[in-house]
Amino acid sequence: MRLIFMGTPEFAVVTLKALIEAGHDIACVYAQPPRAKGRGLALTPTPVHAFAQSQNIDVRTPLHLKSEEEHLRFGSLKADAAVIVAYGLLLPQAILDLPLHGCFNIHASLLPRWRGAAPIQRAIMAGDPETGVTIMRMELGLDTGPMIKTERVPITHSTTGSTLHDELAILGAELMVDVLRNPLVKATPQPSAGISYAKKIDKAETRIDFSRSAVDVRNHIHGLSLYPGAWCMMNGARVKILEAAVGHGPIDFKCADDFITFTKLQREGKSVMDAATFLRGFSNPEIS
RNA sequence: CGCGGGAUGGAGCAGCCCGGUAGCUCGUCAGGCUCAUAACCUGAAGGUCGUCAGUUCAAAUCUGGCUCCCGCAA
Repeated sequence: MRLIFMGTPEFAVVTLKALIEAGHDIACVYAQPPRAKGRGLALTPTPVHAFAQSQNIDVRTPLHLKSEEEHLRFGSLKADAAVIVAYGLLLPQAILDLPLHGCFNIHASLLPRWRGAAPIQRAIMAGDPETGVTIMRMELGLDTGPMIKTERVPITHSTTGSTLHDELAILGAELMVDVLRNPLVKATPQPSAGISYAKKIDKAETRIDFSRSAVDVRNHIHGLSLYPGAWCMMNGARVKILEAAVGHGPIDFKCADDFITFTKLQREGKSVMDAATFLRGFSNPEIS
């Protein structure tokens, strides 16, 4: 099929790759415009943008899609369908109506739970026993469209934001490729019960709160790992905690009920280390 | 030119301010001890201190350039 792909981060690149490998014709890729970011505030193209360029696919990076001019440009692509994955821009109805078979979206949760920006992290942070990925037809509302296909995955005590992100990215890509084999497929409206929203991760909530239970603290740490990372202070230095387990260990600290043990950590300016390595150059840490 | 930290045997660090013998914890190798261990003891190997230049009798240490890594902020 002739597709328009819209996405921005690494998560979306996985699907774009899969669509290309499945033999689809990518008429055009939309991604968020490059932003000044990182050290030195260099203007950096987004992952989808960079990848599409490397594949010699046309890339468009409009600031928004509200203008009639953008609608015309979008419509002139005469796409069979559009695939939207973590694009980050609202699509007006005028855009949604243009592709022949409509607009398909991947969302990294079991809808209607965790609609919104950070479904992967929120599912772990909330201690959900499982989450998943949903393919849906897009509607105007925020992740409200009727569902076509769902796949569940368990969340274990070792699941982190990164591992789950990678797992769901692959799974979502597979499901999308599968769904597009029959673009006329029926979709089921989302249930009205069980709706929740995964609001964006705020840096202010990344500091570890040891007054919570050890399990909560671990979920908080794992949900935010690798990025942006939960942190605490140790001997006056800010240290990111990227993996942890409930119980005693070489570097542990008392939470409300039990101890939490840090197993993977990163000091400011340093790289990620396991606990034993970390202790070699940082003894007797006083945690707060 | 957004702010800041860093590069020292295989790993993690100290030494740098106040130039002058390359240090610590661990790993590796060899040997010993032990019923046994992420145990202990003895010994050994392994470094052009990121790189280029400057200052100096002498630079890991002081000065300037460059490369790479990371934290913050956005």
